[in-house]
Amino acid sequence: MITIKDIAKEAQVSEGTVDRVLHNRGGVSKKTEAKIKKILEHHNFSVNPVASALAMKNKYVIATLIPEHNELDLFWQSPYLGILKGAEDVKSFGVQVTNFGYNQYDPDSYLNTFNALIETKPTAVIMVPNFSAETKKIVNQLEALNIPYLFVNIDIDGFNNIGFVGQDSYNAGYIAGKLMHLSLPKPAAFLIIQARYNITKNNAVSNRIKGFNDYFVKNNINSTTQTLKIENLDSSNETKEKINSYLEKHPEVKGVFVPSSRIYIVVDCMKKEYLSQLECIGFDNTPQNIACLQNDTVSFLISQKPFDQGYEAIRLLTEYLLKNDITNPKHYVPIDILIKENVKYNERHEFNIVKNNTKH
Amino acid sequence: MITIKDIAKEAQVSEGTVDRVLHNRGGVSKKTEAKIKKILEHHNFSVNPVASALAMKNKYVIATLIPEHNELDLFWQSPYLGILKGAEDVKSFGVQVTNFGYNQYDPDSYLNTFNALIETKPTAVIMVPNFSAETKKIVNQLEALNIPYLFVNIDIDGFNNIGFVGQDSYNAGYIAGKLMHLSLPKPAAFLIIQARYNITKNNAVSNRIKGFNDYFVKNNINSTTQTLKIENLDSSNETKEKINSYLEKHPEVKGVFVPSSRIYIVVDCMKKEYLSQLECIGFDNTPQNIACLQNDTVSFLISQKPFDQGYEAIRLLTEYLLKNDITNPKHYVPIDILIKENVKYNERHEFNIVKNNTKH
DNA sequence: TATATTTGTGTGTGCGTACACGAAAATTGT
DNA sequence: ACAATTTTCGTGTACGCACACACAAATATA
Repeated sequence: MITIKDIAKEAQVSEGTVDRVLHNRGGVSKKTEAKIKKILEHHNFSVNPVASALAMKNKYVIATLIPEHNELDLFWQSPYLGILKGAEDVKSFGVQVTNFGYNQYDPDSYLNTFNALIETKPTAVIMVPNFSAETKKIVNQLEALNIPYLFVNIDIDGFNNIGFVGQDSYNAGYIAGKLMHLSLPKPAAFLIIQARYNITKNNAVSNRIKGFNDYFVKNNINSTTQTLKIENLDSSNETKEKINSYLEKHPEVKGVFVPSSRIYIVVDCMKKEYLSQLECIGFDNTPQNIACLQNDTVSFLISQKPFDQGYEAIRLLTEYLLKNDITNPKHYVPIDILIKENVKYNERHEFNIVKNNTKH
Repeated sequence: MITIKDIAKEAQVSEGTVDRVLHNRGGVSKKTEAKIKKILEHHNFSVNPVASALAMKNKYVIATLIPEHNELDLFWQSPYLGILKGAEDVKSFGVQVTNFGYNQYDPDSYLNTFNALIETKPTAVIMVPNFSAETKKIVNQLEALNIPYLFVNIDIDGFNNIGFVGQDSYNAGYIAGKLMHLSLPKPAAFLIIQARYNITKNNAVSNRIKGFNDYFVKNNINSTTQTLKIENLDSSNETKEKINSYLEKHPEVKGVFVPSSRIYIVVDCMKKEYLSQLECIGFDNTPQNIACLQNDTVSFLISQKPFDQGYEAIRLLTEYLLKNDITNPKHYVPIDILIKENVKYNERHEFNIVKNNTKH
């Protein structure tokens, strides 16, 4: 492996001078710069990232701003774990990660948490831009401070974010439509059950719904979709009542699509008699949802690889910090189709981290 | 971040002594060893892999022994690219990778290539164990030389391999059966078209077939499967004749399952009239197969994530070399269900590497 | 000639590794 | 019992490679 020392020798300059050229730090005459660059090119030189990382020790701090998770909403645990794993991996490259969690239903929490975050003066930020107005405020501050930021999970336009890591929600919904049709080829009505009303305009949930509907429209399929909006999608009697009475009134409904990670709640609310007759499709590989796959109450889950989203966000941003350049700013995670039989092979990483953390 | 120096100071010994304890290099009294270990434990210390790699510089050589790829058999290109990408990633950790390709249909080529490989005195070997008898010979040599080896893609028992990276073929076949049944719920006959006769007993292909058949048996489904074996599964007139005449004789066949990456050839061989009426399911996301998904001649592909297999093999073996320990010896890759709509989000990594390689 | 500017050099630092060597303890011989 | 020798145990330090700062030399400007 060729080193800076080699290059310096060949160019008959000192190592320091080569380093200056490599990092455009100035103070080098055009002539020597050209000479050195030519030699670098010729040897196809690239710095040894390991030595580089060692020398730069502890230069960067990435702060993350993502929704917090709890027992009811386990989804956000996965990105968090992915972030932890990523943090572990980049730690020795001089990148530190600190995490800030906000209440995903509360814009104030979002802003307040950000204020705490910005106090710590991070080098870069990874965030889930949940509310557009507040996001605008946040982004303004970041840009004033010249702090690069990366969006995760929710893709909204009109910002100068470094990149995006997440799923193409529209296509994911489209695929859900296809799977629904595949399971129920005969004309039928499908019910979309939607939790809380959209918070961001360009929300993942609404894009999934659009994709789902579009599948039937674009393929001229004689099935229809209807939507049921429920304010608090929990296992309360109120929700049960709403869902079951709706199903009773609409016997034409043969399939249920829940464009969020809450399908397990819907399934839990439905009366047995409906459950056994309906095809259910939902999103996200949370433990509760996986249990529904296992006991055959849900036929398909679409995974948006939440763990990978967290992990890749760290990886991508670290790449940006180290190389000052990003190869592929939009990182779309795969749209995984999960069924009972393949779910156990999916995202195994999640389980390793726990072990690694407690281990010496 | 806590360093060896810190530990040494706390234990009132020198750094060298701590290092000896860390690597069990002996020459340390039980008492001091215990003291140091306790402190290590207490601080949850782990060596900085970056500094470690820098200090060890160029200690390891991984040799890979995998089937070579060509235009007709593009499948093996992906693991190869995954290996290249992995090699790039671990290069700066002092791990070098050299690749050896053999003709997957020729046991002699397998052995001869191995002989060339072993001449280079590698530290460890990644191999695709294609022929059992020859594999036994190879493994004997490796074990005599105390060279650790990792199996990729084909999992055979009875060897002391460090681990395995690949897919659970049986379950993948089982899932293929489920998808077939989902597409054609009514009782029907399904044709399995098999290329060259099994080379290894515990072949991936035969496990997939077993899984496919078992799906129908275990779920008491009134469909049947039949098998057509073709010696050379290429686009020759001979193959076309065989396939089409078989389909003519067996109009009850409604679906075709090809448990290898050659479904595109089968599709190419079939007459239009059959093609439009048949449900086709195959394996592997090769460019040709993906084209078949796109033009709707194939409804499902199951990907065994070949790129990831190569990449993970390098990662896993590097972990073993650096830590002398492996967290999870059996690394099963996900069983990805590919359809027209989600194929483009799958395994994007493959495209990046090309750019990275030519880049300075 | 004095002063500012450009261009280049030398070196300590980050952290772990492993070797050469020194000190202390244990064993042997007489 | 005491010196001589071996064994055990531990220290000190020169690498590996890139980075960046303090400083020096060379050149340009006043």
